[in-house]
Order: sequence, then C-alpha cells, then structure tokens
Amino acid sequence: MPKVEFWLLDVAGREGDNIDLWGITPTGGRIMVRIPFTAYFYLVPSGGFGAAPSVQRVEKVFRRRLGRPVECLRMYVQGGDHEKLAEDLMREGAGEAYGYDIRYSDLFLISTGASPSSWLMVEADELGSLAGYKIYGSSGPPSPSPDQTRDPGLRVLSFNPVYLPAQASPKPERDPVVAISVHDGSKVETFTGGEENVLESFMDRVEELDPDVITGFQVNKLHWWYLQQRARKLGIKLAIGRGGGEPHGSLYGHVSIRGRANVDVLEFAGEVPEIKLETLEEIAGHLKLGAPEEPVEDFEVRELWGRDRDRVIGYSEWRAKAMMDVFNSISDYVFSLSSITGIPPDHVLTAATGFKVENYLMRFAEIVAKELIPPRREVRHVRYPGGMVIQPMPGLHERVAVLDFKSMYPSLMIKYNISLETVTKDGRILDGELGVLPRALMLLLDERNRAREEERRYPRGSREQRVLDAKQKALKRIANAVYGYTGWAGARWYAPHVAATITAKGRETISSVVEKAKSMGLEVIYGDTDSIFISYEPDKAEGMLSWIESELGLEVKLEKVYHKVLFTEAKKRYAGITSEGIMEIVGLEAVRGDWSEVAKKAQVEVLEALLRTGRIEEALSVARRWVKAARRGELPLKGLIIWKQLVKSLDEYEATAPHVIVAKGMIERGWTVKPGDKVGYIVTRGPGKLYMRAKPYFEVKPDQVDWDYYAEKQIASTCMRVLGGLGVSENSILTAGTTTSLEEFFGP
DNA sequence: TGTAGGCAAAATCCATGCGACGT
DNA sequence: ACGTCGCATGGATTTTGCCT
Repeated sequence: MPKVEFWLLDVAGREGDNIDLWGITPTGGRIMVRIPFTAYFYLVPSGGFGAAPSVQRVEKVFRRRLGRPVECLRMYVQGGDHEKLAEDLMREGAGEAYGYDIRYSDLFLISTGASPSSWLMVEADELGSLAGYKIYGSSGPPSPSPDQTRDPGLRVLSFNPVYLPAQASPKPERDPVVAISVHDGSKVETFTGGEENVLESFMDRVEELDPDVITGFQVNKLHWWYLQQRARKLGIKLAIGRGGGEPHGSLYGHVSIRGRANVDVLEFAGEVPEIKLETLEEIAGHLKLGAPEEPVEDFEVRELWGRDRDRVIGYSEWRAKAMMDVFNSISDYVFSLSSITGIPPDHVLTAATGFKVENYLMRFAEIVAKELIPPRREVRHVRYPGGMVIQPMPGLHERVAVLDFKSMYPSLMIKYNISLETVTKDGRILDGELGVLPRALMLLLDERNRAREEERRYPRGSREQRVLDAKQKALKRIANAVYGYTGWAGARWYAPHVAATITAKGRETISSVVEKAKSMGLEVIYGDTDSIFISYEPDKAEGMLSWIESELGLEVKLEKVYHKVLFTEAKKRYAGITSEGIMEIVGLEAVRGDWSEVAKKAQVEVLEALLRTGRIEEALSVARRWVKAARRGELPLKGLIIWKQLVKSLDEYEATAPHVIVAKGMIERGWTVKPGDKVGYIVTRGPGKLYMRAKPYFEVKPDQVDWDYYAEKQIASTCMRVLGGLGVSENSILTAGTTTSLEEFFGP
C-alpha cells in the first residue's frame, strides 16, 4: 500500500467501525481518509460474565489504577454500544469498567495518539472520490509524520452578516439578512441586493473558494443559527459544507461544518485573561490590529441602513477583515493548542479549560502512563484553602521590588511529587516513584523548553518562530491549568485533597520567603500567592533570589522594581510606576469593567498626578476638577455608561439589581438580552432607589442624568480610594476648588 | 461543558428601633 | 395605653469583576 501523508483538519465521523478524517496533503490536495477502528473499554474483572455478541475480541492487558498495577481486559466492541455493554457488565457484577464513556472519535484520537492540526501518515489506497475530494482507505492506524514544520497552506474565509431589525434586536423569524461581507484572505466584498441573492452569493463564494477554515464572530451562538432560519424561510438549503452539507449543531453549542473548521474568534477571548469586554473591537485592539473608522452600534443599524448605508457596509467590511486578522494572528496558537490537547481545531476554543487539560491527561494516561481513565461522575464540590495574600502596608512606597515564582504550582507538584497516587486523603505525601501528574507536567515543561530553545534559532517574525512561540504559550497554559483541574468537581480525576496539598505547599513557600526577607532586614510590603513585594536593595534582592533557588529549589524572577507604589488597606489593589516609568494599576476601579469611564479616567489622572509629581495637592485638584465638571453636567454621556454582565437568566436573580431591571425593560421593548450579554445603563435623576433610575444608555438625554450621583458615587469615590489613605477628606474633594477646563481630556 | 480560591466594593435586603399618630 | 405606619439605621446578603 502506498503511503499517504496529510495534515489532520477534522474528524468527520463514523462509518460503521471506520473513522473518517479530513486532511490536506503536502501538495495541497483536500482528501478524506477512512481508517478501521473498533471501540474498546477496559474491565477490571471481579466476577464472571456471559458472552456478548458485539464483543469482537478480548485482550489481557496490564494497566495501572491510581499507580497500582492491575490485570484487566481490553474488550473490543463492534457497532455503537460499547458504553452500554460496559454498564451492563458492571450491573451484572462482572467488575469495574474504565474508558467506556468516551466518544468513538475521541477514543480514536486518544488511543492512537493521532493529533489533529498535525501531519500524519498512513498506508492507504485510493478508493474513489466524493464531490471532488479524493477518498483513501487505510488498513491501519496513522502515525505522526517526521516532518511537522511544513505549512499546510490553509484557505481561510471570514464573514460578517448584517440583519435589518424592524425594531430593537433582529429576530430571525421576522428580520432579513440584508448583507454579508466576506474576506478571503486578500480582499473583502459584500453581497447585497435581496436576501435570496445575499445567501446564494455567499454560498457560491464558499464553494468557489472552498475554504478549510470558516471564521466569524459569534458564529456558533448566533449567526449560523440565524442564517439557517432565514434560508429555511426562503426554501434555500444553506449548503456550505464540503460535499454540500448544512451547518449542524454539534457538541456543547458548537456548530460543525462538514470538512471545514468552523472557528469562532469570539471564543479566543476566553483564552486570554487580559481581554475583558468581549467585543470584536476589543479583541482587535488587544492584538494591535486597528480600530474601525466609523463603528456602528446595534441600536443604530436600522436607522443608518436607510440614511447612510455605505457606513453600515463599511463597518461590516471592517468586521470581516478584523476577523480575518484576528484569526491570522491567533491561528498558530489555536493549532498548537489543538495538537497538544488532541482536540480538533474548531472545538479547541469552545472547550473549557478543564476539558483541554483533561484531554491532554487522558492521552498521557492511555499512551504513556498506562493508567486507567476513570468515568465522569457527579460529585459534590469540596472547598479548600487557596493562596496566601499578605496584608499590604498602606501608603506610598519608593523603590519596591516584586519577586515572582515561575509557574509556582506546577513546580511545587513536581518538586514534592504531588499527584493522585502519591497524596493520601489526609494530605500526606507518600514516598515512591514520580506520580502521573508530575510526569505529565514534566513532559509539558520539557516540550515547552524545547520549543523556546528552538524558537531562538529562527529570526523574529519568521513563520517557524511564530509557530514555536505559539506552541510554548499553549504548553504553558495547559501546565498552569493542571492544578485548577484537580480542584474541579467535574474532572474525571477530581482530587480536592491534592489541590489542597498544592496550595498548602504554596503558602508554606511564600511564608518562608517572607521570613527570610525579614531576617535580611527587608520590609515586606505585600504578597499574593506566588509573589512578594519587598523594599528594593539590589544586593539583598540578589541574595534572596539565590537563597530561594538553592534552599527551596524553585525558580524566582525579579519581575520588576516600582519606583513608586501606592497601597491602601485593601488586598489585590494597588498602583505604581515602574523603574521604566510605566504606570500600572492593579485591581482598582480604573481597571474594572463595571465603572463608568469618567470615574475610571478621573482615578487614572489622580494616580498619574500623585505618582509622577508626588504632590497630594496636585492630585486633589485633579479630583476636584472632575467632580466639578460632573456637578455641572459637562461630561459626555458616553462616559457615564455603566456596563454590567448578566451572568444568569433574569428570573434567577434574588436581588433587584439595576442592570437586571434595565435588561427586563429592554426585553419588553423587543431587545434580545441573554445571559452573558453586557447591559449598559446610565443613572438618571428622580425619586426612588437606584434600580428605578437606571436607564438603557441609548435612551438617556443629558438633562435626565443624575449628575450628583456621578460626582459623588462614581468620581469622588474612586478618587477617594486613592487619596483617602493620604489624609485627604471626602469633603475636600466634594467642595469646589480651583476651576480648570476639562477640554484637554475630552476636547472642545 | 465550570480549572481554583481570595478579595473589595456597591446596592439591596431585612430586622430592628423609634417617633408620630389614630383609636 | 396600645397598635401600626413610615422611616432611619446598620448588619447581612447579593452581585460583579478583579488578582494570582
């Protein structure tokens, strides 16, 4: 049989006891490969059992169960019922079954070790073709190809639909799609001219370009579902899959498109903790990809479509291009994450962190550790103590060093051999060989170090360098999430006592560093989990670093030195200027998404004044100017919006929160507001509680605003947070002082 | 289909107490 | 003298979003 090499794009599905894979060949061919695979599970027998016709064969194998070797049977089951058979056997008292609750296609990837988003090799014959794609049939499992560096040369398409709502939010049963902008990697175009034409042109473009990846923003939760409903209404089949299939709902709210990876760039935001608001503008801004010239907000579309259609289309095209840009700058990371965890690329961003870690661990367990994979069970969540936070020394400090442990929890797990098999329920660590979790972590960290070393051999910005950098980031992300995974009640390997042991060692470690610093005559100003803030004396800091590395056997980094840093009594909130002159704000209102822009900006400027000039009066006068401007109603409405996320469905709220009341009012007027959406409101003047006076931001006029609320509860309170500890009274901020124009901040 | 715990802050909720008022 | 209504007060609870 000839060898066939391909880059695994997607697992297409099951055909009897065969798995179908979509791939890309080194010469750019798009192919399907059919590989025989029989599902199996393990049984640790403890009693007899009768014959079952679907059992194809049984092998005696050695596995481990929490480290202890057990003799067990690997039972191969034909057809689709290996899970049912395992459960039947357990009910009969035949023994304990393992690995039976894993889906067929996942089992194929886990047991063969085949990684999606990587190059594979199989012995296969050409069988024929399907809708122009060659089909190969293989007799055996794939193996990784020796050369993983080649670029598969993916074809990518991004798209952005525009809906025209009759009122408020668009509803698929009522409102048409009036335009779809499509970017093919080099240019953008927009289809308009009637809904039928829009959809047909879109489908034609997909067929013509035949993309491997289709990307968009909110495609999984919104657009595919919307477009499909519109198509159905018109009697059109939304054929965009390879071979003409429609998008179909797959696992966990993900939409699958046959033969193509459907990647929602919104879900990338979940990967990057620094991205807070989850708009396309935010994500593009975070990646330094530029902003739209004229953004269009949802509530404007209807009016602008009639008055200034070009602007709507221009914005839609910006979005399609931004999605393409976002995808291009994250694709290496997505594919690395996919190949490390074994989750196909279109699912890997949808999968929650715990499932990514779990997939990696299942592969490690099955292939490397020969450890049985426990079934998922519903268990009660057990809380345990976490990291230690040191009470800060309030006040303005000068020359403060920040020492950070590098990957503290993974390092502690390896150093102390903390794993499921090595920690007893009461938290003792047993002697013996290295456990599964430390071994899995060492493999991740070794691979990461290899990637980082290799990365240095390539010029910055080259394809190889970028791919390797994405890989090392993905490896770090998985390694850092293993600790949290052990404390997650949904985990197959849920082990709160293990998680508690890890954090206990962390607290022990930080405490010993605090003692050491004090004994060296250094002031400890603050500390949180794996970091410590101490007065900076270069020689002593060096001494600390080498003491930690030699005595504790852990790596530490002198992360930064604050030229000046301000603490209040509160933990997890401070602001400082580094030795490089960069202002950093941590935890304070200025970096929170649920405060008005004016309050945040006022706080930033007060901090700037305080930290750069060191003069309290200077900072106070900035605060007063802001308060005064608010009292006079001189601030732009846009800066008054308070955004809060709806984290659950409206009827689940026990308290009457302003954003919930606003959301209810919006729904009554036809807007779609769901859990996960952010609600923006402005506080207006009038009688009653705050929640009665909060109104949707786009409905409020300047003369309705409760300016005193913004002056006192937003601006003065955030400024007080900074100045309160320095002897400034609330009254001195609230009462009028010098008058200076705010034009420099908001323009004339 | 949910990595973890620790934390601050604001608004609301709710029990309590007090004074005014009517019976 | 007694019940209750309205309101202020302060602690508890709910809620969000941050930090590591």
